Amino acid sequence: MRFSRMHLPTLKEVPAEAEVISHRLMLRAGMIRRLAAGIYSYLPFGLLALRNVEAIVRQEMNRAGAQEVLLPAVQPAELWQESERWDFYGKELLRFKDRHQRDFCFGPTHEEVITDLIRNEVRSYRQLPLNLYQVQTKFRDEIRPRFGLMRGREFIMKDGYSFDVDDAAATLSYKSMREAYTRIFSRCGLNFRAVEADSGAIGGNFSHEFVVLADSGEDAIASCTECDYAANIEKAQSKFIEVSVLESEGDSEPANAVATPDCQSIDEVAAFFKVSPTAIAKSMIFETDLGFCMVVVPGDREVNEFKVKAALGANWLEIPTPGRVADELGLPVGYLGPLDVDIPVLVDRQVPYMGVMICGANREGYHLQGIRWGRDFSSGQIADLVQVRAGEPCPHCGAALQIDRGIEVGHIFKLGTKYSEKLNATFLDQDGQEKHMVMGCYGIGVGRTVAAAIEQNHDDNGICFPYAIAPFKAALLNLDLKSEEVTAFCEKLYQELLERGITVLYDDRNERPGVKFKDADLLGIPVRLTLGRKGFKRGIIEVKLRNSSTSQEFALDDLKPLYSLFDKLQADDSRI
RNA sequence: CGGGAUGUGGCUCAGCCUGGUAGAGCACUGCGUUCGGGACGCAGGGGUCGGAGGUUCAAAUCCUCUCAUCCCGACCA
Repeated sequence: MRFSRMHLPTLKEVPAEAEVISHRLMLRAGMIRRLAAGIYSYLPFGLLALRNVEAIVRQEMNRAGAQEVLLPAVQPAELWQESERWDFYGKELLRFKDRHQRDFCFGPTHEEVITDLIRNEVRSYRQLPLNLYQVQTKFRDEIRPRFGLMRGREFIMKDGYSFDVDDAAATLSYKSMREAYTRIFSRCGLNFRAVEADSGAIGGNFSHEFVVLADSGEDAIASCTECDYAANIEKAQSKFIEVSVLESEGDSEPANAVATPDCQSIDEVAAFFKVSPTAIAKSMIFETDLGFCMVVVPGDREVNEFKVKAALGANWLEIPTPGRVADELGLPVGYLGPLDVDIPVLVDRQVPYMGVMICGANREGYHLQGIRWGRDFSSGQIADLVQVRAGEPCPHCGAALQIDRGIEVGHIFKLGTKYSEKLNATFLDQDGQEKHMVMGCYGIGVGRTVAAAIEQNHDDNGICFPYAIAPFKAALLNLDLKSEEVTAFCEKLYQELLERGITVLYDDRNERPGVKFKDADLLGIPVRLTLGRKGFKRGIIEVKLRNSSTSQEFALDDLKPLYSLFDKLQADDSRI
């Protein structure tokens, strides 16, 4: 492509709307433009990167035996009502009516549609397994879209669905997708982790997220520094180490209420009693579909709401406002404690080992001192309810856990029979028995993968595209357009590179050299070829890799070494 | 939905407090010079100051409402 003819509007200044690096660079590099909050157009340069990721995704999905389909983006409400997600999915589902006042939605995901398709086609175990995928535009009406392509409302997703005869077979499908995803993200040049994750609204019973490590990521993951354990912070556990409790301490002192005016937070209470937060039992009220409950954890720990939800078996969970807690339960937030409450109490597994502790008195302005587990309170379910911290022991091997931030680019789920039961997708097995298909679903945020790649591969001057997804593999900078011999050579080289299948952005613009260098860096094209009058006279062309600080010179009369450089880059890239 | 902020040529912003002829830089058009890290000179074109209403002799500026966007939180493949 000739730069002079390409619609590639690079920006010197960062548009005010962009905060995170990938968003800024994608705007500056002329890859995307915003239409509305969370809704973006892809410009030619951005689309080339997107297509490159898609190509890798297709290759690896096909290699894993999946077949591409294209399902409708607009879906009838009936299907969603049948799966009972029409109500459950909430406001994120973009709903609308057609001219006949029939309800439709713009698909945020396609479990319903694919299951409907398959239940009408597949009757026999002989037709299974099946794995179908598509690359398509999704719409989720996110509460807060942000960070450009990172969390858009309209976005391009690869979603795939597998159908198997039983759980063992479904596990094989899942494993094969896990391998395919590992290959995909490796080929995209990303530093990522596959981590255990919560299944969320999709449902099902087992899932892994593929998280690209980046400080700007919205997700936190815990991973072991020794073994291969890694989990989303929502799901992450640590090995529990029992500590001995000093039995004598505090036994003689019965619990007593102390006036603690204006001490509502753990820090304030700790300061008041001149103790560590670890000596305070932190009590919080949660409201779920099963009713209210109280959760008690050590004062220095954060409650992990996903663990609370799992421990209760609840579908949803939220923290009620202090006003609501007062109205419904008559309890004063800030002075809560587990003694004498008439709602279920969940106790973190560490609480019984806290020894003598302080907790709220359930009375405005008072805390209780000298509280002991087993003596003053003991009711309640005991579970692991807190968020893991860096340095805690790995649940598998006991080595230290580390916490990293990252961007979720892919998520795979074992769905089991959740959707096949709801939508009655069955087949006859070998014995003539009717059975529900066992499903899995597998998503990749394609645009988000591009953004994550930029987030992970950039410097002060701009993007440093991994070779595999670079919109152009080479940038050819003609610094002396007016020199006929330089231009003639550039034209020849440009054509030769194209003939060799190397995509080139030929900068033939009537611009000063500085502009061309700046743009080449900003655009992050892996190989930069620079030819000017001086170099031409010396018979050399300058070759610089975007991710290297040094350049090398190649003889103009023998370009074989240059072509082998591209061969090598290409080979490294497809080595996975 | 709660909290914070911002809307002024294509982009980045000043002007607003203290009402009185809409500005700068970049970008764009033409001419000339320049030409290996975002050049310079001269001459140009381009703005319902997000929208509506109000106050006023007079509103980008003050008031009310509204829309949009961004950030934090809650939420979420």
